[in-house]
Amino acid sequence: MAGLTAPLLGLEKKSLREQALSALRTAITSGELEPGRHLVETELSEMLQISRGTLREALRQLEQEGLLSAGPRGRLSVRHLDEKEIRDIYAVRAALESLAARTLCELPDRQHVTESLHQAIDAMTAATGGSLEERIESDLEFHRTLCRLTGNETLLHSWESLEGSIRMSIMFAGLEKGVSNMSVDRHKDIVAAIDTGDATLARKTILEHMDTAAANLVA
Amino acid sequence: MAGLTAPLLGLEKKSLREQALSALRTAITSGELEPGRHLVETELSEMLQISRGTLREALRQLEQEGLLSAGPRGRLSVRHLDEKEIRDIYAVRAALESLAARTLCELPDRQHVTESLHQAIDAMTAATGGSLEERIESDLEFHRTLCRLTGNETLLHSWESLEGSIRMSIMFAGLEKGVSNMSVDRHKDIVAAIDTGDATLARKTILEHMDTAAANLVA
DNA sequence: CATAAGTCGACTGTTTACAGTCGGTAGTGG
DNA sequence: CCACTACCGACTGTAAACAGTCGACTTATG
Repeated sequence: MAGLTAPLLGLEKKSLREQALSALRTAITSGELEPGRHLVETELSEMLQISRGTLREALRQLEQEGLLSAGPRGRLSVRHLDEKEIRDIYAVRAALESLAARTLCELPDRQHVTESLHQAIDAMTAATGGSLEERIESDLEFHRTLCRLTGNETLLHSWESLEGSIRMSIMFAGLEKGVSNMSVDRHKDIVAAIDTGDATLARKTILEHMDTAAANLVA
Repeated sequence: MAGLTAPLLGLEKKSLREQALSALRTAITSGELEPGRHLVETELSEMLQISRGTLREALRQLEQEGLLSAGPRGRLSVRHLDEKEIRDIYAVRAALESLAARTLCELPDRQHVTESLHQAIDAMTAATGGSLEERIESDLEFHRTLCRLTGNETLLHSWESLEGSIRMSIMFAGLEKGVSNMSVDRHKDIVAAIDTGDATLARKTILEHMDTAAANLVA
């Protein structure tokens, strides 16, 4: 019965749990599941066509990612962000990405780094004319790449754990405000700063970027 | 009638999942479950006297905390840390805690901060003569307090997500090396730096602390 | 009419049972 | 002695059922 939900794609290696995870993440960060909404396990499991056990594993992960908050009696609801929390999230994000920028400057092989980042910039440029979602996606991909290129798995993992909260922040503030942070030129500045190899400059550039980004969101 | 079975102190009644989580965390960070060890669900569920479903929820969380690594076919094993990973973990930790230090300096009510930190210092001092585990515990509690006092829930959450990896790093390097980082004086320096309100100084002090800590671990 | 006790319903926490898949191993043939 | 095949066992992924608890609603009672 559940075999016909989404099978005919050549790559069916994702577990149902991961599928549910993606589906829920999308539903939450797109606003389909509005903030504050109480989640009922039986309801969701039926909606997603998976068992409660499998669903609960996904919910634990979302809870830890900060997309869900637990109320009394273990009841989960979609997390609600206020302006302070958005600032807090961006403060942590800034700390992580400034570490990334510094690390990249001290890397021996900066050639590959530069190439990958320019590639990410190109993707952002290509998405300029696209939908808001596409632009957000390419922006996040740029910053994720920033963390990935450091080769610090822990850093990447921490950033990805924060990614859901970042998406919620953008969604919460309104996508229009969100995309205002996604100027391609701004990101070129970041790459340029890293290219110089000046860790202090790179860190400063990232921090300013994050600062204005957060300011735009809560404005 | 059954409502008054466990009216203990502030201790909330913990779900089986949380109990299992604590038990597994302890088992891993204590080395009882040696790194690289394959975890068998049926084995663990019987050992912990809980069902596999409940166990799996706990395992997902531990996986996301970085204590477990997933192999092919979803097989979990206790994560193995090499020196680079320890350095990486401490780099992220340093980024988070330096943010904490800076934030604390900019806080309006630093009176309460100072009191709480001195209290944590006292706890460390009291633990000086205790076991290695106790000293590690009080050290981590100090740093956790550092993050908690910022009022930035996201920062605290990120730090706590890293805590398991930190514990593994210490365990991995050997507890003796680990406790060498736990000089009470060093921590007093941190508090003193925060007391001055000089964000730059506080950040610098923390970064140095983390730097030497990481260096000691991989030495 | 207001309040307190009792009942109903819904939800989560937990357990048990089933299906699919992969790796290893024994057994057979060259 | 080696290779190949077919079976066996272990483990994960998944589903369905059971139990306990809390809140809301109803009813009885002063």
